[in-house]
Amino acid sequence: MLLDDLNLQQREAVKQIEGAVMIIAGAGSGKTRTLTYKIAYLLEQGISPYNILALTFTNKAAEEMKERIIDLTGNTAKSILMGTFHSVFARILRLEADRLGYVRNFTIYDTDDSKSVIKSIVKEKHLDEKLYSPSFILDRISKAKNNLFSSTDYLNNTELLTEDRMVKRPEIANIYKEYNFRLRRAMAMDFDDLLFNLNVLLRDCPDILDKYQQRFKYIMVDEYQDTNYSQYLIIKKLSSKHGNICVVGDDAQSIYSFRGATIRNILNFKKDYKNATIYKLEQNYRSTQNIVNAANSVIANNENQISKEVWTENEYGRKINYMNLDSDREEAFYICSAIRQRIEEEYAHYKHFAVLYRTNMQSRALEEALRLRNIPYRLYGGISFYARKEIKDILAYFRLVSNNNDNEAFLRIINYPARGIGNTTINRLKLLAAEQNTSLFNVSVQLNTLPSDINKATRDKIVEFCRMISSYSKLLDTENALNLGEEIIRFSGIKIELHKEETIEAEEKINNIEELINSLQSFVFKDDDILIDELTGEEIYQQNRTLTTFLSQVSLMTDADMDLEDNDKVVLMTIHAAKGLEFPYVFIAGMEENLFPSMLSLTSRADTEEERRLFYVAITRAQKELLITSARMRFRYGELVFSEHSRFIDEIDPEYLSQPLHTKKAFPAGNLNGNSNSNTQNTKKPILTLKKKSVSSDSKLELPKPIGGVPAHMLNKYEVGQQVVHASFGKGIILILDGEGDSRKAVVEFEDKGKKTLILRFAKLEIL
DNA sequence: AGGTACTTATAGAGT
DNA sequence: ATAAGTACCT
Repeated sequence: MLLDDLNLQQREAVKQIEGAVMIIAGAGSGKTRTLTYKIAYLLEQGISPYNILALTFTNKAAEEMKERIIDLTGNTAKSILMGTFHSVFARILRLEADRLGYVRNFTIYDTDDSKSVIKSIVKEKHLDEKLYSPSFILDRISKAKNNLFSSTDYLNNTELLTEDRMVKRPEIANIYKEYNFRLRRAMAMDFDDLLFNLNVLLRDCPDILDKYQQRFKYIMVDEYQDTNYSQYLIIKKLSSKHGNICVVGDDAQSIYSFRGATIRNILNFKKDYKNATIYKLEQNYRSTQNIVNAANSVIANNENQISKEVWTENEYGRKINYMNLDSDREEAFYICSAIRQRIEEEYAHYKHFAVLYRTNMQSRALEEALRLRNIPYRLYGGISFYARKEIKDILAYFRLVSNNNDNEAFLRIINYPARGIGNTTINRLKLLAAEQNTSLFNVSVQLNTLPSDINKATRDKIVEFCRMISSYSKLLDTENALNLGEEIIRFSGIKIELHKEETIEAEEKINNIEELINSLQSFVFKDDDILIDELTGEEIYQQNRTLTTFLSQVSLMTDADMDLEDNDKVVLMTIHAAKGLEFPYVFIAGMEENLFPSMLSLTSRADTEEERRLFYVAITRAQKELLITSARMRFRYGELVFSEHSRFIDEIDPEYLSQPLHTKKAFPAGNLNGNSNSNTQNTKKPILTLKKKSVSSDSKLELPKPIGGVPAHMLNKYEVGQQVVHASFGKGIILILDGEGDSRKAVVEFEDKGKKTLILRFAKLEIL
């Protein structure tokens, strides 16, 4: 019996399937479990999977939840429409695109595309490029869209206009208008448009609203605390017919207000939905009592919250270990030692550890230390796979084939690899496109019939390029994503171009492209079963495995959707990325004022509260043990910055800390409890000098030799083709050698682990 | 048109 | 520290 697996509160929340329900779920209280069982329960009650819509925060969460539901109730669950707001709504928008004057193949612009559009608008309007920085403008436009202000609304809104004038950027409204115009001309939507345009669709097309209201009799929303107004309104409209809506969230874990999420959605739920029932899940199954209590003591400092008491029956557990170290390097080494010690003494595995931090840039020092200590790790965030240049290049080819009007894709690849179409030509094309009010591709195909200053030879090259792209476009609906994709990659010549470089980096890029081909393959061939389109209910086989669908999926993919793999590796990620995850051992690094809480958050009470919630999220990721570190000085943008420890440390009730605060002296790195000796190198050593310019060869000599490091002159003994042995990767053959001195690298093909790029100084390769 | 050398902006979380 | 943009040379 399904309900037997749940506690009392969870069961009550699951059983109430009619009406509006809000589940306030404390950290670790089995939120996902409750949601999963609720959907399974709906199916068990005979409700059709077609009538269920479930919106989650990541695609991966949706996938996992679906799998679990299939386990519980069988294959019918496959037809439940489940995914992130953006991916589900993108699918609906594609189906109904014509009603909005879009084509089905519209492109989804990522942040880079958006910024580049803004940049060219600012340039053409001859505005001050420093004042009108793309990120500032985009942020402003994004906030407007998330609150459903169209560019016309914006232009008529005195409040917004005044705000812009106050910050000396009165032209934002006009940029917004032009930006939207250009996106539409390119048949593109940005992330916010996916939500905005669905609102427009539901507002202007009563038949469509009715259709989806009929269809979605039961709506579930996960992570409700992180929804914005635009999302809120969609849910509200869709649910207003049947009124069966269930939202799950935790106001204490709301951490996305910077991208428009508003905690009001949770706080006002009762007002918005009459007769709403609210359930609270307060028993934590994840963490020790000490961790739960410490987290409670921190979040108590926030004024705005729904009262709840998270408690646990788990063991009391260890106190939180807080360590203030001299530098970011020492912090990283301390973390490494602590990991090593726990692995040796407590039989922990690498994958049981997560190192969390506030900003992506902090990963660098940590990575370096982990590599030096031969601790395997996996980095999340930063440059994700799909954001890599070579991948974006290939995807731009796909995009242009899929949507000829995609100007950003056109600009990216028209002369990459170089085919003799330079800046002058591109500017002339832009001019023509503006005159004809159409896309760059459209003027390019008919270039020979238009008057232009472009010479014949160049014209021919452009026309030929477009002819090829067009010929691929014709195959979009008939060829699957893999066949077409591989063909386009061959046509692009990017792999040949990279091959010519003959560097390790280029080889790596080629590998990444192969990886992309793999993902095309698994996209096309995944799941041998009959596939059911959750949206239309159609049974489909290979039909929808097109390149366009692949692109849509890829552009909405995030790091959180990548598999954590079964690999035994320490995980490095930002706290934002750690939302919803849990680890036996958690480190929170960089607990310093102006870093966490971030300097930018200290101006308003609301922002500081959000930072505190972020800290709360970080603490509550830990199951067994929590370790917090800070550094007195660290490098930020190439300069040395000194900091005090974070105010949030002082907010933890000292009762839950293993040692009194204000430890002025740094402890040796291996010293976990402040009282034992250690054999690790971490005696006083010179920190890099203050002046950034002075990090010359002299001061480099001052640095301690890395453990396992080999003097540079010893690195010349390696040769391509040699058999070598690596401590953790085993046997392999050297394929490529590159670089000089300390940065000399080798690409080695290992028997079991495949190709790896190794820094020879650290890798300790033995020649066989 | 394409490549290299120098300058400058940018470092807050991410769909 | 680094990526991206610009100026200048071939």
